[in-house]
Amino acid sequence: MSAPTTSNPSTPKPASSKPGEDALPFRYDATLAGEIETRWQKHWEDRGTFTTPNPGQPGGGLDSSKPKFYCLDMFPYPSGAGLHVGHPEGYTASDIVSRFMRMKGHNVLHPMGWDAFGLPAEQYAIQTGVHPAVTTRKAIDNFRRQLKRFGFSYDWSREFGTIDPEYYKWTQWIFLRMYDAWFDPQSPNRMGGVGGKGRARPISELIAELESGDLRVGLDGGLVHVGLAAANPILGGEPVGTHRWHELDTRQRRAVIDNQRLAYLGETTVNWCPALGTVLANDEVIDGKSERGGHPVLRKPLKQWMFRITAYADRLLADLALIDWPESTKTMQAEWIGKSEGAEIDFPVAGTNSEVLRVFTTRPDTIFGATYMVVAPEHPLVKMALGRPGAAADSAALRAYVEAARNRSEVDRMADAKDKTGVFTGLHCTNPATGKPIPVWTADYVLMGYGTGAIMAVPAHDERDHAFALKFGLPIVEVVRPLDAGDRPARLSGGEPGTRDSCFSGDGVAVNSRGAECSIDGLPTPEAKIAITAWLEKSGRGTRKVNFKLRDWAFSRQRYWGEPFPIVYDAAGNHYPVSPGALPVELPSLADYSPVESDDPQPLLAKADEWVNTTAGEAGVDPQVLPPETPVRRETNTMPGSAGSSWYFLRYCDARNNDRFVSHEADRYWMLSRKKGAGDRAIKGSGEPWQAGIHHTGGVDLYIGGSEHAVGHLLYSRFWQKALFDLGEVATPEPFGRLFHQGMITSFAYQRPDRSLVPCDEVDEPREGEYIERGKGTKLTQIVAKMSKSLKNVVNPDDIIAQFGADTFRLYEMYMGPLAASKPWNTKDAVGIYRFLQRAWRVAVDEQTGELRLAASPNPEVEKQLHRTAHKVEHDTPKLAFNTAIAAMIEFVNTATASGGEGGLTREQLGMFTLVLAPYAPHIAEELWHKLGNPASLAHEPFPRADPKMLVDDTVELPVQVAGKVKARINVPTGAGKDEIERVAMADAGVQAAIAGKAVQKVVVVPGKMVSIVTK
RNA sequence: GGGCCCGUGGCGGAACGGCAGACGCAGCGGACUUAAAAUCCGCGGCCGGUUCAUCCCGGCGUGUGGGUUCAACUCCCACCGGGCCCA
Repeated sequence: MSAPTTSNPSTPKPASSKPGEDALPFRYDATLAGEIETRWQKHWEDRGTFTTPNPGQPGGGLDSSKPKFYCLDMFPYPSGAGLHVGHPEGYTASDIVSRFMRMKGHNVLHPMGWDAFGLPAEQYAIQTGVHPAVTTRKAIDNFRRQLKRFGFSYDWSREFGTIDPEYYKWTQWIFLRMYDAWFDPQSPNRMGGVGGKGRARPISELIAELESGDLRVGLDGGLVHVGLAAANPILGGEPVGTHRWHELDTRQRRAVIDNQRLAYLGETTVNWCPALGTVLANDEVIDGKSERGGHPVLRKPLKQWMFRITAYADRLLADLALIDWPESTKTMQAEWIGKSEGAEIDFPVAGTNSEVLRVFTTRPDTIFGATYMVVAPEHPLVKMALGRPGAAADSAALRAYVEAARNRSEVDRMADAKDKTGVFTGLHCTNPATGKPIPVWTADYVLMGYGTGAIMAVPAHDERDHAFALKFGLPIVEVVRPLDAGDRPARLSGGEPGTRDSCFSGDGVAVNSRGAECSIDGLPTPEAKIAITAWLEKSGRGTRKVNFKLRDWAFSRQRYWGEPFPIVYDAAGNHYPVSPGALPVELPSLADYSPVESDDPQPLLAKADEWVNTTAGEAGVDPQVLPPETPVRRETNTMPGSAGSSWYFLRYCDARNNDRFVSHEADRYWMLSRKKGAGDRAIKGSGEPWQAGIHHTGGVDLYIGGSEHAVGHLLYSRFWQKALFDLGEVATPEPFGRLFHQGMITSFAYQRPDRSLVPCDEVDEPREGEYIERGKGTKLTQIVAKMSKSLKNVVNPDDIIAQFGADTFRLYEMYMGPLAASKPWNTKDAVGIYRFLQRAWRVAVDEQTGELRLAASPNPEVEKQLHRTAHKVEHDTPKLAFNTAIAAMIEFVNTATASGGEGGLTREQLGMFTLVLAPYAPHIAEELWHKLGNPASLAHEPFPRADPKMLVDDTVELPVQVAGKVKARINVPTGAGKDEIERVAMADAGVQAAIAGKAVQKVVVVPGKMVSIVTK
């Protein structure tokens, strides 16, 4: 264990380590740090220091008297480029907390694995023919190697990747569970209170209810609850126009059931790029062309697997109140769910028997101002209009408009909202409130996917309707008057004299709202809404309706590198599940991965002919469901990346289980915890079921990851968790109890005066703080930007570790600032931490001999600060306030260094400090702990308790303010009362001088803080 | 356009009603050294006064302008600038 005399050329050394330093063979430099670190990493791995047993595991090992702590990092996608410095930020934070909680006596679950299906490996396969699994395994190996070099205390025995068949077997199993479930909006769930109604139930129970007659089938194929229909006075106690289950044939029954599944086959519109042979995401399409290559993109309808996440909209919204997440993220989810309350209203279509145009509006109170209707170009009414053009309609223009709108994405259509386009359909509706006919237009700013795909336009009180009415000369009628407007009618534009440019969309008082059947004139907006909705419901023209912006989750991808669906189709196109016992359905190999050019969307897997065309028996379909010899076609879509990442946190609890996706016992132990004050802290793997009020809603105790997953991953995981909870598969209704987003690690970049950016390696710094472009002499401004290849400001963690060691890296990244803040990486700042660790080492170890150097007796000043440091670190660590905890440790080492002599610390003091430092810089801490003569790792040593007596001084210095300015400082005994403090303050010479000649009006004494003297 | 978050030395940041700038980087001075590196000690918001220098004294300072308070970086209102999300 001596420093090499020549430096390894492949290992950059810090400027401090130059040849000739072998005079100090035990100096803490990058080489020694690296040696210590890799040695301890091997020690932990060999001894299984961080392998955490499960309750009831053969061989035991889990001390079930301890409370549990589940500390999770967001699932990384192992890219070929390896880690960048952003990854270890969150991982270091979670590692510090994990190590800390272990020392605080918890059983800690701290796992790591790989979100490994995805496009990059597939793209690489298309170019090179290398199987994506090969590329992905290589990337995983590299990621694992890099992560291990940081000394993170993961339980690697629980590692898995989403691409492992043993894992995706269960991803497919969960899909089947959802396929075999429906959402019963009437059934109470286990939450109680708000969101206490509605839950997933097995399809078998749906069939039972249909057979019993409790549920019937409505005209639209939906379910009608007999009990509820009876309560509806309009229907008069007998559900009208419904079918009983036994009246339906097999085909109809299948349609009813398939229409209720949580995982169902639905038709959605996709961006199909024929030239690339692939479906593109919305952000990959720019102006109707593919982002890559600029090929034309068509909007095509496609049958895809969908998840009925919308059924859970209310619960996903309500339960946000029960979890400890950043408010900003909760807000984003709430907005994404987008609950709005209003009414659905039927407008009779003129010239038809009973056709109605159904609209959703949040402002039913403005119905008297609805002067025209707008439907989405895809709306069925448009098709009808094209079938029988009215006198006023130009059907050629209508046809052209619909055709043009079809190939525009929703994003485009919403973005162009300012420049309104539209065409009159030739149809009219009757406004049910006024009884007057109003024209029906079509415009692409109305989306088929939202509400009913149709709106009643109220141009006086909606900005977009107003703009549309102005452009096309449609009438504008004021029906809501602002409260401060008095009796004056608003001056409205659209042909009226006294044009004004804006409309009023706020709450006010209803005006001009008097009809034959109903009048709401004079009612304030909230009451007007209630009154008009009551009238609509009573007259059968509409219903109160809650609408959500949230869409069902499209789950099919036309790619190769994803989980295959456990689904086959018969010749008639009916779908059947592969039986759970036949899972996993493994991905077949392809001869080549290049997509087929085609005008019709065609998943890549369709190329695997032999795999696709098989028999029910071969595919593993239950013979009771389909005879084994039946020819079937496998589903050729694959699951999206979000499939594997929506439940991985459950698998970690029991990663090697071959019988279940997670055992009930392991799930209950790691995911279920009692609230404070609800009895026993420890859950001993008992059969205790989750109960609102007693248990925490969420399972993972601390989840750290970036805010970019605020809606996607975090919402999908919550949905799966809730569905599995309803079905009795998991113990908790929420997956993540406490969530924390680390900030982004940015980097400095350099900008020309015209704001264009210059790569970092083309910048010179002739003087401190002055930057010029090399060769050109252009003056540059230093800015902070995301790390990116093009700016050449990417920092590779491997390089930093080679230069300083992993402990320095960990500490520096935590010391940069608050974990939640984004902050710029600055390698030259890292030497501060490097020097701190060197001082800490030097205060304890003789750099010449490697022996401990210890003080014989404690220095009182050092002893006091040691306890204060332990106290500070103990309190800052759970708050993730690592930067201040580290600052306290630096201060302590500085004090110990300054106390000088032969070793600044006694054996006991060094032991205590070593344990305080351990969660942050575990390698150097283990080495010191070992040198102190401890045979075992410190990973499970108790975290030091600060002596409370050491945290208070005998006397405190208090500032004394006169007229708001500090004029003196006084020393008083720590426990001194207000009177005593005031006496001492007033007796102080400096205070007397400051108040001389002034009248003292008031003296404010805050014991322990300060004294404030108010003068006149 | 709406919502949320953030503006503190040359830089990263600390304090979050109670002595603004902890700690670190960069900088300056000193010790050690033939010298340098490393290390150790000290200085360190800005302006001014005083002094060989230290000490000391005065004024101004947390994006801008108001307000609440004995006391505001911290709480409230408006504005300016930056970021994120939704339109």
